[in-house]
Amino acid sequence: METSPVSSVNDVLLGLTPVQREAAQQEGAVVVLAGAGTGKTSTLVGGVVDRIERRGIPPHRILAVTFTNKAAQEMRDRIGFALGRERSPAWIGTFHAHGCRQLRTDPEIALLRPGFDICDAEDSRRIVRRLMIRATEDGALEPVPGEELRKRVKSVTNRIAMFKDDLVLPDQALALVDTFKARHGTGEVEDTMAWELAAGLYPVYQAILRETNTADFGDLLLWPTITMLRDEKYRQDWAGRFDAVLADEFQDVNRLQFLWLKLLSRDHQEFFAVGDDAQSIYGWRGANVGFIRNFLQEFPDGRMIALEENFRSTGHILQAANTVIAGDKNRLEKTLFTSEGPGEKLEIIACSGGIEEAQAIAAEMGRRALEGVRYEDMAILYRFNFMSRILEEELLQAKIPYELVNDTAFWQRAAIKDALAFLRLADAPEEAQSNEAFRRVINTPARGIGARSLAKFEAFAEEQNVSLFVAAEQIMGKSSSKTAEKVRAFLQVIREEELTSELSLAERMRTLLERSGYMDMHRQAGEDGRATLENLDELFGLAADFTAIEDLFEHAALGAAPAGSTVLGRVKLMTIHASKGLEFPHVFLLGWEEQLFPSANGDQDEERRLAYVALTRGRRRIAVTWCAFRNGRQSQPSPYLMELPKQVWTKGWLRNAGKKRHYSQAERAALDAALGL
DNA sequence: TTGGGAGCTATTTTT
DNA sequence: TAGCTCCCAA
Repeated sequence: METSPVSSVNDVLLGLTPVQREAAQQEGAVVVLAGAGTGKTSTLVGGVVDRIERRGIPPHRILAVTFTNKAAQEMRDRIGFALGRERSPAWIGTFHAHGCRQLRTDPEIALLRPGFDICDAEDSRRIVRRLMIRATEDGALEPVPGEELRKRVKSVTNRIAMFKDDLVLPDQALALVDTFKARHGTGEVEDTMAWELAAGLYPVYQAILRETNTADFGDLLLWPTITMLRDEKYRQDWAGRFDAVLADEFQDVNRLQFLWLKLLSRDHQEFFAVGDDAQSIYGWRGANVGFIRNFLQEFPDGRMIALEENFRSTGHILQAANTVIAGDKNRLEKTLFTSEGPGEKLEIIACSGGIEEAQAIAAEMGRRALEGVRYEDMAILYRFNFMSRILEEELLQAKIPYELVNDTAFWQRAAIKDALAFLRLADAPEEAQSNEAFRRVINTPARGIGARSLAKFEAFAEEQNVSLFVAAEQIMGKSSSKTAEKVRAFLQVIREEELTSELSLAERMRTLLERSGYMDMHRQAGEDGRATLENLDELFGLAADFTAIEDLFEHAALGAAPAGSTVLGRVKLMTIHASKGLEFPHVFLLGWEEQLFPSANGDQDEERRLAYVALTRGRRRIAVTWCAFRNGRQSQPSPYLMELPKQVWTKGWLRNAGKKRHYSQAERAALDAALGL
């Protein structure tokens, strides 16, 4: 969308319904409770446009915050379309991007130096993992088998992130363990131990980040917020830059994000938030739906405006969604309605087993395609990622083109992180900042360095206070073994590359990967390797946009995946979580069974909201399937299905299901009863 | 001490 | 499918 005619503020605001417009023009603190499909983004964009055009706030004095890059980009595009690029706010971005900007301005508030790196969740886990292994070797922790260790690492890393999201500093965590146990804990022994372990490791973890000049995701907002709380001059410096603050997906903010927003809008109280508490599905990641629900307590002079007119779905779909969400007793009252007709009824299909379920869906998709429905207008949503596997098999079999949405994000792919690690290492081999990169690539491709050799490097590095790279040079320089020879060649490549740093970042990476044998490793790896090489080419292309290495790394940690993968002509497969914010004319929901959905482990209100999100993705037709048997065990339909009013659903298509399997008599009987639902 | 092959098991994941 | 761990040969 280059230079389309710029519309006037009136066009934008007149495109809104009266309620949406009222919300957009509301002054002071306001939260817009925007139900699914009620025009949330239009209202938010309207709010920005109104502030700039009608109220005369300069665009650069508006702060707009989202959770995802995608949402930020959409907002930027739509405001740009309405007002023209040059009159669009400069400060549109994710929480993390804004926090990062603040931290880059004053890195010392987090005890960091300029040019710090940002580590993602995986990097954080690697650090915690190392700490826990070291603690085990020191006898401070009892040894556990690998699988168990993996779980514990994950749980400790999550808990450290939860401390940060609650403004708990490293030296305060131990004293607050009991509070956290009471608030978030399950009461189980393992859980209690995990809190204590996390509180104990948090300061050590943070020390490593500081030593390696690295910030994790939590740090990006923690230190700016803490500093704003402690230092009024600092707060005013930042808050004084904005006359209005706007936040998207407000139901998903955690305490840290909320406080950050509040501190920035304290002076003028011009705070505009949109969100839907009924779509809060990230509680397990620290999101606190309480901030939207108790908005008026936090902003006593504020206003809450509900958008309830849905422009997406048919009447039957909305009725089903309204019924399910009514079971969440804590929600803010709100009922979606539409001026459209009731449309088709939901189809509920009982299947005998998981394979039959996938076959039935694939067959139905094929049938609809023959009726003229485009593949890209159909989507299958499931509760857990592993449920996609069986679907893929059957879709392949039925020759239905499909696309897995959100299968590992681009910047998280191993090869991409490897390539960046080579660059990080070559850029600063003598700095501790490159240690994590060294660990990552020293033995990729395999050159005979295992845990034992690495431990030697680590010990030497610590003793001599040098980087791992320098330690390796020292130790391997003396040996004449075959391994040492290989390693020396590798170290040589890194050093040589350093001398040619006038090359572009992309060329440096390409050279490093080529000379270190990394490219050849993938060239010899067949089909998978080919895909990896394509990814790397894409990376080289993307890197061309950057000249400063830290800008590239920042983009890799915080940036959006390269777009363009949205292929038309394919049905979409994704988790319900990944589907939030999207819509499809034809939606297939599978696995609606007790234990599976709602998940036995999840928060029951949150599972219910997840069901609400799933149902409100559908525009015209929704089919829900469940299995009488899954993995050889008998199962019952999800309670959500049992709650649906009779008039909104019908027993749907069930052809070619179960034809190839044999059942015992007991199974047969259970199945017959189930299929009668 | 490593590397490769076999075998196992899966929450959801905006940054 | 993938991302581990475990185990044994070199």
